[in-house]
Amino acid sequence: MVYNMDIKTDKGEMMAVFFRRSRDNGLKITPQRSAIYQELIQAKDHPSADDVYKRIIKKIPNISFDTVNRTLLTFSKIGIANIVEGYGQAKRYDPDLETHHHFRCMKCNTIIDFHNKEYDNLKVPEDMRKQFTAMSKKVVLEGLCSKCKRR
Amino acid sequence: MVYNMDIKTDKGEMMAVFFRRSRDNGLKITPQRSAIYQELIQAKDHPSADDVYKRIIKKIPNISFDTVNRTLLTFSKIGIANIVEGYGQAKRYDPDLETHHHFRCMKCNTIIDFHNKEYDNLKVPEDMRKQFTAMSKKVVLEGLCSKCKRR
DNA sequence: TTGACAAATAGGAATGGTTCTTATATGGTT
DNA sequence: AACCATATAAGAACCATTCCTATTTGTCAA
Ligand SMILES: [Mn+2]
Ligand SMILES: [Mn+2]
Ligand SMILES: [Zn+2]
Ligand SMILES: [Zn+2]
Repeated sequence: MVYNMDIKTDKGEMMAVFFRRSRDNGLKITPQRSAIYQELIQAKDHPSADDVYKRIIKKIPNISFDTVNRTLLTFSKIGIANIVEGYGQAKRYDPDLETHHHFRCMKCNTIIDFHNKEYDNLKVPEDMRKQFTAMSKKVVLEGLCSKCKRR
Repeated sequence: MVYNMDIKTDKGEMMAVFFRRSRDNGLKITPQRSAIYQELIQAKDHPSADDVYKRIIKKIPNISFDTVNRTLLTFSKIGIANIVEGYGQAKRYDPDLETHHHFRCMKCNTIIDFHNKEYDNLKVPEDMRKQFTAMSKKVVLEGLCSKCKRR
């Protein structure tokens, strides 16, 4: 009883946050939005919009892909979901093979190189190294560049 | 693909590496390939395939986008260019707002969460903090997951 | 130096993901 | 209950990427 109460409570609280954040941002609570959020919080695989769409269409057969996509973007804008770092844009190529890290502007998509010894020397955690073969290890900072900050 | 360890920053030496690495991998040296590599090493902005195409078409007016795109992918395969971490796939959504980090499988695109105190506590470097507003700071590991490693 | 051939290219079509447009429907408020 | 700003469905448009195929070209061995 107690063991899955925790999970329920957790999800319940997430739903509460969803309702409050939506209200605070003047967003209507629609059956589609609620269903999409529920589907998202029970996913464990960082799903794409299309993944969510394919799952949710079983419950709401006439929902449109556009609604799922738009709603997920809305969730990221009101801070109840994140887009996994870097995804969703065209590939970007880097001829510099030296170890370095990137700052990425969320607004203008500029990618700025920086070097940092502490970051270079990070160890891959033991438990990760056991299971997986990490071929690259990078710190990614995301935010606003100086130009975009000014506005 | 044959890799080796020499990493050069001088443009002339980078070209030499390009020629040798191409030969080592049985790739023909074509005017298109050479021009694309030259264009890439003088770019300072982590260009997309389309960016490179738009620049290079001024020098080789009848080059095709497909050649530019395919060639840049080839460069990343033989280790003379990198694709900036994470780019180039569909957006992936994450309902977990707690601080955590990601391991991404380069083969099957699985994204695996992991937690790590040392990573969480990394400081944004002073010079970065002066110039930019960093809103997120994540460590990204890329490599092969246990499933894909087996093959 | 030349000829054969595997590899690479151009160009266009196909695919996949995302965003836009517009007519209709609806949640939240009065 | 009625209103209206917002949200939705459906499909078109758009953009990045990959695939297809006829033609060309770099490489290498003769
Ligand atoms: Mn870089
Ligand atoms: Mn995650
Ligand atoms: Zn910017
Ligand atoms: Zn994998």
